[in-house]
Amino acid sequence: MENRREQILRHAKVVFARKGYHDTGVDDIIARARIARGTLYLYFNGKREVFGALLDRLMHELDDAVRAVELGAGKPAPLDQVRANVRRVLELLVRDPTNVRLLFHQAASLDNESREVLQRFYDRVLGMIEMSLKHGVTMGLARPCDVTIVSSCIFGMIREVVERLALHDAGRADLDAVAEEIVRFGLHGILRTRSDA
Amino acid sequence: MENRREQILRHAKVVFARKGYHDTGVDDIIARARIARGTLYLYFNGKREVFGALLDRLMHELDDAVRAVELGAGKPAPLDQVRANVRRVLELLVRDPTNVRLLFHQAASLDNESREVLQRFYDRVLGMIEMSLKHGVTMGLARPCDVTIVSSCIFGMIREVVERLALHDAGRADLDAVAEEIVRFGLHGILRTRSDA
Amino acid sequence: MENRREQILRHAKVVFARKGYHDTGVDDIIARARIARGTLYLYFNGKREVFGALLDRLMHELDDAVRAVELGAGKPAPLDQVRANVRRVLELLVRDPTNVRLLFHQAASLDNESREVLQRFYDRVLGMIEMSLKHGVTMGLARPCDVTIVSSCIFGMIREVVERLALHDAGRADLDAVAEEIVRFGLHGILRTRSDA
Amino acid sequence: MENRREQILRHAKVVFARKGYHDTGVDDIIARARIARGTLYLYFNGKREVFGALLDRLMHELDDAVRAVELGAGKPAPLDQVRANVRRVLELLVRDPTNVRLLFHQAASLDNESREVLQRFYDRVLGMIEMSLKHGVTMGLARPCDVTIVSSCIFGMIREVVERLALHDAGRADLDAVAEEIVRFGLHGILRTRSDA
DNA sequence: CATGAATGAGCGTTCATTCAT
DNA sequence: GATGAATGAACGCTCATTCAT
Repeated sequence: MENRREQILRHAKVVFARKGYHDTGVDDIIARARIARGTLYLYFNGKREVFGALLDRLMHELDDAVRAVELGAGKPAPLDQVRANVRRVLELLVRDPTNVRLLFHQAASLDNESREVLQRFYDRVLGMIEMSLKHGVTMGLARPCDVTIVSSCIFGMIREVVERLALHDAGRADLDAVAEEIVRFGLHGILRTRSDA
Repeated sequence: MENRREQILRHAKVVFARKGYHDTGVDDIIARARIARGTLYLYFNGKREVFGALLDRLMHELDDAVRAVELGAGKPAPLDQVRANVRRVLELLVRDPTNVRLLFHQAASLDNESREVLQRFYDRVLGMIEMSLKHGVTMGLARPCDVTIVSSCIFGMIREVVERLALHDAGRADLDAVAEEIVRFGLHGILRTRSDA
Repeated sequence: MENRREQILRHAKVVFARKGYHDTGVDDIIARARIARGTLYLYFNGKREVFGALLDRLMHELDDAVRAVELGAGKPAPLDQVRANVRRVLELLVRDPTNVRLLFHQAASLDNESREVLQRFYDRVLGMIEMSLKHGVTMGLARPCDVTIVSSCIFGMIREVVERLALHDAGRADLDAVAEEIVRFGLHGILRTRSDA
Repeated sequence: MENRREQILRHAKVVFARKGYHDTGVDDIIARARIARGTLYLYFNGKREVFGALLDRLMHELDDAVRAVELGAGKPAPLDQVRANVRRVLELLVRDPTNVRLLFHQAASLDNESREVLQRFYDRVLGMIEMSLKHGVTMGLARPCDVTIVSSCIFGMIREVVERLALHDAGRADLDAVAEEIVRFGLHGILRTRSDA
């Protein structure tokens, strides 16, 4: 038999993604999970905690997917590391669009405290991007720029692609190609250069 | 005396931005607008419609700010038109962070139907970007690429910068510099080229 | 039209007295008062506050009924003042047995904070009895005794008579005679003396 | 090993006395008794029955403590019997204030049916007092009076003293002195007589 | 137009009790 | 006997909406 807590989370994720945090009643969760009202409260302190647990799990999975770019002799080329990061994030989020719904759409409904947890997570990811970018500039690979703004750009462009893919092409897109396209845009922008000729 | 409807919207915007859609009660709105409970329902069908009207207004303002890039003899250079677009969006959103809160944070709390309205708006903006991009490619200004994905990238990077600026540097940033940085990233990416040297 | 708040209190008093604090649901109160669920919360912060208001009112009525015995030229004889006090308390409580139910039976169900309010009230009444008794001893009217214990005795004997009358002879007893009997017992006890012969 | 049923009762008594009937959960009882949830239901039909059993036991103990005054050649003086009765009741209740809490405070929280059991017990005690008093009057020891009312007075004064002692002087008072004071008040009241001089 | 007292469907949560192991 | 995970009826309370004045 499956772990009860996991069972609840699995079903709750679906209804939260479908109806949103506020429009999802405890009723919806327990009906889908086929458990009694009180059972939910054996494993969670309430509806909010169920949602929080889902978000927590997702943030940990993202944590595993995003890895700081490491420079060094035995390491893969930085660009490949970047592409792999993007690829893993796409995989995690686009392959399961409920993740996107939780992360980008429903999470806004949380109380301030929970929102801060999510904010700190975003900040950490941004921090990683910013650091990598700084390294790139220092090493002469990247052009000098306002790293804060450009980091936001990078974060935002991935986020947006993930969001749209998840909602429109769920599971059908060629993620390698998408990752490549994203990375290329991040590296070269849209301007035609001599090398495109 | 000011239009009643406008008065309500003005106050509602503040409380919605401050407390979020769900945590804002009709109480909060009428208390701030100093009107009676029932009065609100003379001008709106309910709380949701008040929020919807705010979002509507904001979308119209964004519509005015974003203009399709026009190519032609008497027109400004395409790049300048792009920069001006970015500049106007930044102006509208970053100068009044409540707009950002409504658009990006609270809007997520809406029911599915209302969210679709917003989604359609985003789609239209994306469509404009996509069209401009296609033109650019056709004209040989932009490199060939998956315009759908790259449009998302462009949209997302602007969106993210707006969001972070609004929440962190509200009103203090040099918007011209920011717009320039965004456009440069969108055009050239981060990679160092011969021209940066 | 009657004051809404009073209407609620009037009906709530009946159901609280009949079913007790815990066995009375908000349902019972609003059904009897023929008001909507939410209406109750317009006038009270909740079920407990309704009960608290009832108890408060009752304590004020008792406050008015119990008056410190005053000694002095123009005053009635102390004994008559005592008898009048007993008489007024009997009147208030025995004539409306719901008062007794609230005060002696249901009040025990309250949370600690509310119970303390009631306790302080009892303490104050006891204090008045004790003070009067001390005066009596000082003046040579009453015999020397442990005033704390004897005050408790006096308080308890009145309380018990009230309780039993209210529950068994509600409204039918001759309160003057009862008051007289109580006072006589308090003054002389049960022992036969020469004067009884 | 101790009888399971007794073990449960022993622990339940403590928590009932401490937190009151309604604020005590089955959780509190089983946690303190270190038994499983279901075990409690092997020995009792439910929470109420646990409380009922405690009250039952206490009533039996009080039954043993209160003995009808017997008149006759070989018997102790009636007054000594009375004093002994009071003394035993004080001993039982004041020495273990949890008893007082159960009997006078938490018992009020019971549903009407359970309360009647307690009421019948009080009625029986009152009946014993009333009978003794009647004898006393018949024999010319006690003055003629309304025996019903005076019995209530006697019962009430003992009850009140017990209650206050239990809550304020738990275990510290000189019970012989207290019993003596109560009896003296019951016999002579508070009025100064020639014999006090 | 404006009011605000009244409404009641709906919510999240609790906890005494049950029963398969 | 003993366990404790599971149950679900029942609770107090909220708040967007209505309507008589």
